[in-house]
Amino acid sequence: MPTDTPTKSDLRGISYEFVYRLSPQEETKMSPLPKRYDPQTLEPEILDFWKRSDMQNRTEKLRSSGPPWNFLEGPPTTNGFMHVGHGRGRAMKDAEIRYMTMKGFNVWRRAGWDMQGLPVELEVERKEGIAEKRQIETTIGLDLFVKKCKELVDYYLESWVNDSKRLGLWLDYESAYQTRTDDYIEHVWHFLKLASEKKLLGRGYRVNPTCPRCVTALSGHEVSQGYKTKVDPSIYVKFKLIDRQNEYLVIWTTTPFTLLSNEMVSVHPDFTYVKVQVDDEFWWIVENLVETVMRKAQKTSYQEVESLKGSEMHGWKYEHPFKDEIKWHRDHTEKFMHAVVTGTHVTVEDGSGLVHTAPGFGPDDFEVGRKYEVPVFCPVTPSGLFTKEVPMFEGKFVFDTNLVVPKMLREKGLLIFEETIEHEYPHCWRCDTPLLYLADKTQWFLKMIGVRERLVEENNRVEWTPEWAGTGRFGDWVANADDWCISRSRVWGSPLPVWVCDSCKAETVIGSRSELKRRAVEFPKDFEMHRPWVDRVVLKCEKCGGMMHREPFVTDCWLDSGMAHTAGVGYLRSQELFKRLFPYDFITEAVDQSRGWFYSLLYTSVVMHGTAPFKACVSQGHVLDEEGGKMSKSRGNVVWMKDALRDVGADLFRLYMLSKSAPWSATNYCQKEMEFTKKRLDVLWNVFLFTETYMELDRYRFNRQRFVRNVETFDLEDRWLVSRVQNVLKEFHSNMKQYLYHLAARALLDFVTEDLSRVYLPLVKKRVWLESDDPKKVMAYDTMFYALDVMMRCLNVFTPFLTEKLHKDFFTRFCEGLPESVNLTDMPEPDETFVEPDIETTFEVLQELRSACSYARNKKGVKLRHPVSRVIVLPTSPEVAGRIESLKPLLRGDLNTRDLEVLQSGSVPSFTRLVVKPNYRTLGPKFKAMMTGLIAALETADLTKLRSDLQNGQAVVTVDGKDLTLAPEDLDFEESMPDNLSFADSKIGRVYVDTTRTKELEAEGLVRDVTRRVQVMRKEMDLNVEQRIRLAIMFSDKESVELAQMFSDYLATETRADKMQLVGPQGRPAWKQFAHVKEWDLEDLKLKVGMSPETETPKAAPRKKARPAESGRKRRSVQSK
RNA sequence: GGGACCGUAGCAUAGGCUGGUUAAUGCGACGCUCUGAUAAGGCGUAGAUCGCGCGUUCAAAUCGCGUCGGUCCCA
Repeated sequence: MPTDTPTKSDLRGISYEFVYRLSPQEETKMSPLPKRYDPQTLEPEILDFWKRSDMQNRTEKLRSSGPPWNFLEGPPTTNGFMHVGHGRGRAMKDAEIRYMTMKGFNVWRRAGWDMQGLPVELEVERKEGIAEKRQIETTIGLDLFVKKCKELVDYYLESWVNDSKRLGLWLDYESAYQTRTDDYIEHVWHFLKLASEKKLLGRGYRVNPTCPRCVTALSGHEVSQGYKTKVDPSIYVKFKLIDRQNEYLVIWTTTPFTLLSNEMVSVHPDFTYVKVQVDDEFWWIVENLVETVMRKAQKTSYQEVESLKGSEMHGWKYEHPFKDEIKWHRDHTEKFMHAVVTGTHVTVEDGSGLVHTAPGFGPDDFEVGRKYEVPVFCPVTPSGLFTKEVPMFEGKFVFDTNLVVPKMLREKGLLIFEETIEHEYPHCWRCDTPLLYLADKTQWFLKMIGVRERLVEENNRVEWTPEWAGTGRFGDWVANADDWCISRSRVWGSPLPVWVCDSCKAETVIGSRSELKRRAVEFPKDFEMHRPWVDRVVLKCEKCGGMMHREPFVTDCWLDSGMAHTAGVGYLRSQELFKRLFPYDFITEAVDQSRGWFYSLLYTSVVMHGTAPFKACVSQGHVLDEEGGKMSKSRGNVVWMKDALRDVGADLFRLYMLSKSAPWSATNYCQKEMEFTKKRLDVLWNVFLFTETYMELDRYRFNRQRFVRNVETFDLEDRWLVSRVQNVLKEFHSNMKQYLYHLAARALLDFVTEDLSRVYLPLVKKRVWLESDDPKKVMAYDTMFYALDVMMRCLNVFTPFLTEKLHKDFFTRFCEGLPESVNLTDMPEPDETFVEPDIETTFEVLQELRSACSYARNKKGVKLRHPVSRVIVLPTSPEVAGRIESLKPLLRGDLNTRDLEVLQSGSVPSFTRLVVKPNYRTLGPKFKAMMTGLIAALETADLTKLRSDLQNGQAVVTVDGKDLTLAPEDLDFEESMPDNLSFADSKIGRVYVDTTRTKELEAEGLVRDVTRRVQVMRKEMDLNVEQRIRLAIMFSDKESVELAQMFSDYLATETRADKMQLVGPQGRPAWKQFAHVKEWDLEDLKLKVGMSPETETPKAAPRKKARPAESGRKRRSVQSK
């Protein structure tokens, strides 16, 4: 009798001891793991455990002597709450940190908070009912305003820390750096003084969108909120060319007042411009727009007389239309002043293809002016009033002159055409006033000149993920970046440390508090490094002895966060920490930080320390809403982290976010999809419940040495699983190393749900059901424990709550000497000695065979529960054949077949019959009269040989002594087989299932059907796995009773029935005496089943004593008969 | 206006760098089935003109150009 159960002596004397350690009280406590995976009760429990056991500190302490790995936290702005986009990034940070910690690194993980800036001020203004900035001082005053700002960021800070902790992000919150502290700001000052000494800090022009009513410059974000339709004049104007007879440039504008500071006309270098004769004048217009302009000018007869590329017009000089009225335009003689210049920003969408350019009134224009070194002329106050530089309009509001200017041009004979248009124009989001773009020369800049090359070089040394984020996107931008305007006319920020002398205008940059104190005429007692206190400090001018006052700016808050590499570790107090950490190993933030934090870090660090401050950077994609739309407060589609944590918990959120897509991909947030992630974790949980049930029953203990020593003697499926573990580990580590969290997570989940739950567990079920202390069972437990332990340590980077719970309530129960937390364990590394590629290949064959067999059964409607007499495999190769042979013991049970035949690969099974179908259409013309003989010959021919000959090109058939040559298209072959066979094709070959029914097969099938029903009833009664029962079964026909009797042992064993009564339709069991009675329909058979638990069986008796040691084997013999 | 990335069954993702039978996987739907861990699992069926257009090529989801849509950055 074949058996796959070796005796103990097969195991070379290895002894497997069960360890009895539980007290009688503990024995009754069966399953400490809840029946369902419920993150919402599990996670608070673990949070509490971490807190009580001071676990984060203990993990840090454990690794304190490990090699350093330093993470630099990009400080979130403590303004507003954490949303799921932040949550995704923070989940990545924690995954990385946990991973490196468990790898043994001493991880630097200080938290940080960005606490200053415009958004904070705007929210305080809104809350305090302050309509615009100038009112701050007249209403609550700067002191109180700043106090309110502090209160607001403190409020948000608390929620950020809470949400971060709830998410499981283990940063060092106690020592977090805050950009609003004096210590931090002092680093910003230190840097600015250094930059000033390197000639990188200086004043410059900037064209700001300005609200003339609020008298304030607006940020780009504010501008984009306020686009509205506006009606404006649209005028076409002639500029007379110098040195050309009667030739004019035709330009177009919708803001006539800007003509007063026109300096240049831009043309596109590649466009074609034509000279058009109109009456006795010649007008230059871009080729494509000639017709449009002429139609508007109502010129019907005109002629194109010359054409050339825009680049050829470069340098042509023209006469400014208001030269006589405005002195400025007469005084300057720069090369490109009042000249044609080329620029690629020119379009032919509207206008004339020649663009009026006024550097004082537009960002594009400003750039052009800078490029051609034409000075900025901006004769307008921040309130939008002309200055005395334009005498005729002095004191007039610019928009009011929009109608006057065309009139003057008409008088000069320079106006071609005038109309009005509606277009989108930016307005102040607060007061709806149309904005002005105004050049402002009081701003402060950090310059690119002299550092640009170093920035590019240093950026190239950073390991970017994905690569294009650093090279294409960020690299290109750095290479072309403009000077960085760092001054802001605001209140709540780091004060710009520049003092200017009232009398001699000398400027000085202060680098520290002590320097300030030293030079102060008077230093206030309640000093802090914020406005308004810092504004009150007056210095004495070293040049002339005059009084110096501070420039009233604060700095761009990107400068604050950009200094985190230095200010975040208290560099000025002591450089020791800095030297240990810098440059940092890793940063990660969302992609919008390219121009923000990534840049400000790089710039400040390169200037101050000469190198990039981070070695690796992962640029994250954004989180979008369900439809892929941007999340924004105005749309109301923002998902707040607090809500997500409440609804799904931290683990699901983390795992979903990190496994769904690559870190750099934009990701749609869809709560419904998280149910699928939940399902996978449910499977994982169930694997633990299964394992726990039997390990507990057997009082199993894992022993690592025993496992390692003996694993090579384990069953095929055990060694397969252990081998798979190694490969999954390799995949996991390789992906983590490349920051491919999504692939790392999927590898783990796939292993658990596919390899473990779907393949391995069904294979070992029979073994764990054995009621003896069979070594086979311990092998299975060892294998499961090992695989789960390894996988859960890896999974800890994604779902730290779940894995901690399992560690606490599963692993430590079944293994002595484990540390208290999974976070105190080491990240497992693959062990090559456990890898068995051969077994893995064999298991792929197993999978294929299973699928094919299921399909073949399915086609004939034969349930897997019903045994079949034989399965026959025609393998594709001898190698596959060998593998199937090695699987035979496993497969007979798995496929539920009495016999498994493996045919020789390439052979034609004896039961299949090859049928030949002659193709008369091709054969007829060839052989004509020979046809009858040929057909007869084919009937007796060796069809197998014939077919293989034809596959090789041609075949010969002898008819009446003549050799006839046949071509492949002459014959078709079909295979036929007996009705009792069903087949399916697969990669490993063809699989036949013999569905012939015999009485014995019927009997076994019937008993298994009955068993199944009884098991359902046991479950309905919620009986313990071990519980013995009393059973009565009535069949609706006599034959079924007889059949069932054939396998009554099996039925009794499987259902744990001590007393069993099988009766026919005439039987009258005492149904009332059974606790649970139920009738069943089995196709054409009816069943009535009654059962009761056996009360007298001692409940907690050791399992192996309660049952004869042979019972398990007995059942197995049923299957292999 | 400029630049970067993305667009593949109802949904979510692979594949794309390096062009090559029938475009893969999971979820969902449907039919059958298994189960004393299972709100799980197995087998099968249906479901995709790979956003659209043009080009290169014997051959395009893949390469190029254009276009539409989404997202981000810059202006």
